[in-house]
Amino acid sequence: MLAALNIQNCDFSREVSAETLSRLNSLGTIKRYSTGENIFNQYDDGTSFHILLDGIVSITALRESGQSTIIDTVHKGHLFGLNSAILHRPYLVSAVADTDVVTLAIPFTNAQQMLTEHPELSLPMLRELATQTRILTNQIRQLKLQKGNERVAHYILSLSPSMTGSFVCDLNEPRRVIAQRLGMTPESLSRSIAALKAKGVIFERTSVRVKDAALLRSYCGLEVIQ
Amino acid sequence: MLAALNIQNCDFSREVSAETLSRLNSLGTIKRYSTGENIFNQYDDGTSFHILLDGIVSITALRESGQSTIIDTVHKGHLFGLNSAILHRPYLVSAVADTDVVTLAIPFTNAQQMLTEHPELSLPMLRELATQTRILTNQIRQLKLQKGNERVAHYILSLSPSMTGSFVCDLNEPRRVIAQRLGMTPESLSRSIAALKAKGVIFERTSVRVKDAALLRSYCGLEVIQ
DNA sequence: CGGGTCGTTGATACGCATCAATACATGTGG
DNA sequence: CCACATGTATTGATGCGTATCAACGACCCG
Repeated sequence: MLAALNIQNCDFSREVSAETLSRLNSLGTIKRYSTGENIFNQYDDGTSFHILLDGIVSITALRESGQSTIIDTVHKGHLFGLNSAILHRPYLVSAVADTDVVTLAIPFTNAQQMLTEHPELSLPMLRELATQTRILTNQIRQLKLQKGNERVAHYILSLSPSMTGSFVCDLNEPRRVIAQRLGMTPESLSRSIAALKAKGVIFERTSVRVKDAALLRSYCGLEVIQ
Repeated sequence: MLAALNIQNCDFSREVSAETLSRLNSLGTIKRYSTGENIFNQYDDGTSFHILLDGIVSITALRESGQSTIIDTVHKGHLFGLNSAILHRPYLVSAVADTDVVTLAIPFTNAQQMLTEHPELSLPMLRELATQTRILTNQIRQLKLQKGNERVAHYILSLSPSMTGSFVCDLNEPRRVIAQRLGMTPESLSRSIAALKAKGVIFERTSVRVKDAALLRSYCGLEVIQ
């Protein structure tokens, strides 16, 4: 039980010394959320960021009409809510617990003074933000330069370990979630799936089978980069 | 002339000591580009980031077919290419000089050792990245949750100093550029402009006149936040 | 003044959302 | 274990939103 709460289990903190970690731990508060619960809401004042100790969190944006979209999914060991906390601005997005979740919530004012005391902390934080920036940039590229079918192809390729030949990989998210991530309706995703059969992409219940990754890469019109 | 090259003119470095600044200066190289020139290209290896000392830079993404889109515009005093440099990954985007441009290009490996020597530097860098993250997140929200007309309305509101009543503000970018930023064609932008007349938005040559900002805010369906 | 770019407007076609109906899977209680 | 209810994925019919192609007007610059 305590093991789950130990922030040394995190990607983020792997490069940080044990001493700094325990200090960081003392600056924050352990929080628990159950599936479906909101961790913070769009437009709330952003004072704290979170280190995700356990579970999965969806970062979503909502329209006033109620329509929602998934911006990102955060996995164990990563940070979220960081940009708002650093700039002391309202959150642009909501964070929702996809599973039961444990986080360490740290007010950025506390972390700030730590940065001068423990400079080793700054690099991991920069890396986290840099990674987020890349994920978001990639998504904008896709939304602006690709059609729905191409985004689906791109998404499948991004799941694949290899970039050539054939491969099979698991779809760990339900179709509804994939559609929201890709900025389309579930119905459109279904049709894209049907259309991609012609390109040698076979969807099964919880996995995809791709005959020729190179063919798919050339189809989707945009390099697949991490 | 030398004044233009002095990085103390930068937003970024306003909060950094003179000593650190000159050190930073010595770690990098002053580079000059003329209008239209590429500063770096999508998929190039990202080793350096740039501090923009003078001019304006467009961050763009290209499809293999040649179609391009504008992801962001960088102004004097801000950083770009940071995420790739931090992670030693290929650039996801191209940087193009919109005007004649002067930058200080700094290999991140150099900056990295500086971060431990001069911890005061980490906070401004985190702020830069946090700001970028917000800009990108905002853009994704808009692309996924708003129609073209609404994005145009949102864009105009983001230019305005006040959030209520009427206002006039300058359009410093040509329409073609605005369209690319908003993820639409110039033709569609034209039609949106025409449609927004009904909402009390009057476009002139290089400015917009809005009768009722509150009305426009409720129209665009998404809060306008920095 | 004439050639070029830029912005607008119109006609058309395509992509995608929407609404509706059906099939399928999962889970629940009789 | 089956019957039924619930949620999830597919398929079809239709309409809206936006790209595309083409023509035209307005401005800028040589």
